[in-house]
Amino acid sequence: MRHRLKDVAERAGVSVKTVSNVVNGYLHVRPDTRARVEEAIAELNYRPNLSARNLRKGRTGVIALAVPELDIPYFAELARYVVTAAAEHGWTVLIDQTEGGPEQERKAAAGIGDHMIDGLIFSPLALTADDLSGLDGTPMVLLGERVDHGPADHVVVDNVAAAREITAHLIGLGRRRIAAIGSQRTPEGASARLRLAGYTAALAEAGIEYDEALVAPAPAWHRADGAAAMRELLSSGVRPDAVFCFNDTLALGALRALHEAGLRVPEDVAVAGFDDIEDGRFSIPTLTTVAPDKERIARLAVELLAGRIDGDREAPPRELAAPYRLALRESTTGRP
Amino acid sequence: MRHRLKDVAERAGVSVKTVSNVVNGYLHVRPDTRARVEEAIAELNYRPNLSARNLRKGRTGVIALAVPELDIPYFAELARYVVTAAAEHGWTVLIDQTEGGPEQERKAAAGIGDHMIDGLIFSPLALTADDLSGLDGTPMVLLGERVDHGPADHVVVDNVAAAREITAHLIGLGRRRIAAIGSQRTPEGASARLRLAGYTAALAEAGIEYDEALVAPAPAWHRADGAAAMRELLSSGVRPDAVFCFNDTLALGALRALHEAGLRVPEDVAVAGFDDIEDGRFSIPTLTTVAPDKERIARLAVELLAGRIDGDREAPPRELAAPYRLALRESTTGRP
DNA sequence: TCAGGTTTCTACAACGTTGTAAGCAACGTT
DNA sequence: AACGTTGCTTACAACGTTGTAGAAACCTGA
Repeated sequence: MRHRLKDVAERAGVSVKTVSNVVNGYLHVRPDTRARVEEAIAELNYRPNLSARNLRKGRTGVIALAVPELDIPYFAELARYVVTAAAEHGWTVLIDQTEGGPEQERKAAAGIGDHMIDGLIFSPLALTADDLSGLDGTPMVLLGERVDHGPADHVVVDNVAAAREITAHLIGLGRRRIAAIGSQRTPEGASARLRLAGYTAALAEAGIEYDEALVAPAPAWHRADGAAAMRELLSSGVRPDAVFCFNDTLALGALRALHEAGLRVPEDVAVAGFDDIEDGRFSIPTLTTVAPDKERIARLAVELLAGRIDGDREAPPRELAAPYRLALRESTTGRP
Repeated sequence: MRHRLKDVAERAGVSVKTVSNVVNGYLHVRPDTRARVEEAIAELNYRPNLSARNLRKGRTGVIALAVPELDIPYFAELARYVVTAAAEHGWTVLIDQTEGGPEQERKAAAGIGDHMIDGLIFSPLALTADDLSGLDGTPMVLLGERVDHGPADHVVVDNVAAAREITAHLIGLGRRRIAAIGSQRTPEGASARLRLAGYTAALAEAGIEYDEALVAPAPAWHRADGAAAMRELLSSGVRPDAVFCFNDTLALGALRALHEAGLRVPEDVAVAGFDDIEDGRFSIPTLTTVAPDKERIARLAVELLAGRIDGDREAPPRELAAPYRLALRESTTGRP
């Protein structure tokens, strides 16, 4: 019960192409012909076959967004903004979960179903520049960390500066034994490295000695990892008076562990995160964090991609920076 | 720089169809021919054009998942399970945000890009059975609420029974002034109606009189709405000793409002939610909730859809129930 | 040796759409 | 009356793939 242009054409007594013209809003169609065609379309409940249209046009109207995990609130929030921004360009977004694994990411970068998408917005964890070269095909925009000298467009947030600022905020509160949670030595840990660099820079500026015992690794950046790392820190006896967690879910886990240990936040230990996810605005206490402008990130990414898709594919890669700000809340200031 | 079967065929000195046969793993290809073709494929970095394949086969290998909002953790977690289950069937999942609006939902139900997807898993808020009739095209599976006598397959969770059980749990703790947060009068409020029905049923069973002043509406089911509703309840002077929130984000908002009001959970007010999102396992206090088996829901939905796509499209609609359990945590029991 | 199969490969025709080029009116201009 | 212009419509040929049908080569066993 699926109809084609041909069926509509026969019913309306015109050529297939005329129906196509009506469907595509072509100007020079006589009003009465148009009416007849539209009637036939309605009667048959005709809808164009997108596969055929795509084949003919070489465009699918679909872009992909590849993120490590959808149930990490940061990526879910980002996804929402990307969907909105893409809709304004008439694109549908195919969301792809890479699970952060190098193999999965490579597959995503290679193009999902390849000809299935017009472009790709990609938030990589494990990939390096090498993995990305040799992708002749689909236009791509990278989010987040800079893959050095990568061949693709980028939307970056200055992780080092942001981490430095929020650490400086903790120092400004008079804290001196500031722990960090979330360090990673794996190649996936690009964000971790940058945020750690910001943290150490802030310490150095304030003349506070870097103490490795205060830096806790976290294999992933989930709540459970944050809680575990915090418990580890507490039981190791290093007695921090503040913690900078490399993302908000880690921080929420840390809050939980501190609560269980009977410590007060921020009186005993101040806690800061990174990402500004919605949970942090309602947690107890509310969470001080770095708030990257997610909407801006999404919008810039979509625009860069649009530029590639419609424009010059050989132009040198562009890099746009998205702003961030500090959101100071109860977990450091004690005030909402 | 994009190659077609024809290019590979020329390079390997065989026909186009032979290359196609190699690509599709057709059996009867001589090993040396196969090798030659594979070499050519590798040299040219050939990848099939999916639009063309889809056109020819009438299948796209893509199913859509339409949910109200991706940044509601419940849906994000569900999406993840759906993606996993679909991958086992070789499908890619296109995630569509309907924003819960009737118009958007109708559009989603009508099929995203129509021929673009083989099937649709749909978690409707606003749609009724009427909106769904007249969809001859794409196979569809509905999640959650029963759209009465709807024409499509369903995966349901017994909302009434679950709500009754968790309310009974609160009653079992000795609470008598049990508030409910999340009621809705709009047509979108199907879940709300069912959960409210479970709540009142439990009260009736225990011989507790239903008090309308204890039932707080919530326009949406976000944290902010839960917090607002809780503040409203507290300031209205009804003095509840327990609250059943119709989902977890509402409950997290309520926890926040109770905290701000200086009330202890669960000593002064016990709090229960619905959905078992990850946040609730780390919140302070951790959240008692109804835990629907999301993985099961996703798996059943994908299987129902597979049945429609590969099998009999005219078979009568099926309805499968997914189990749930109560997750009792600090917010009612005081113990983790 | 040959009939009858099996294996291996190919030509052709779709799938449903749109760009191109061209045809045919009807019109205004010279 | 001849001409170009404009508006409307159409036939045809792609887009890149795969199913069908069949040809050619190769086996097998009598």
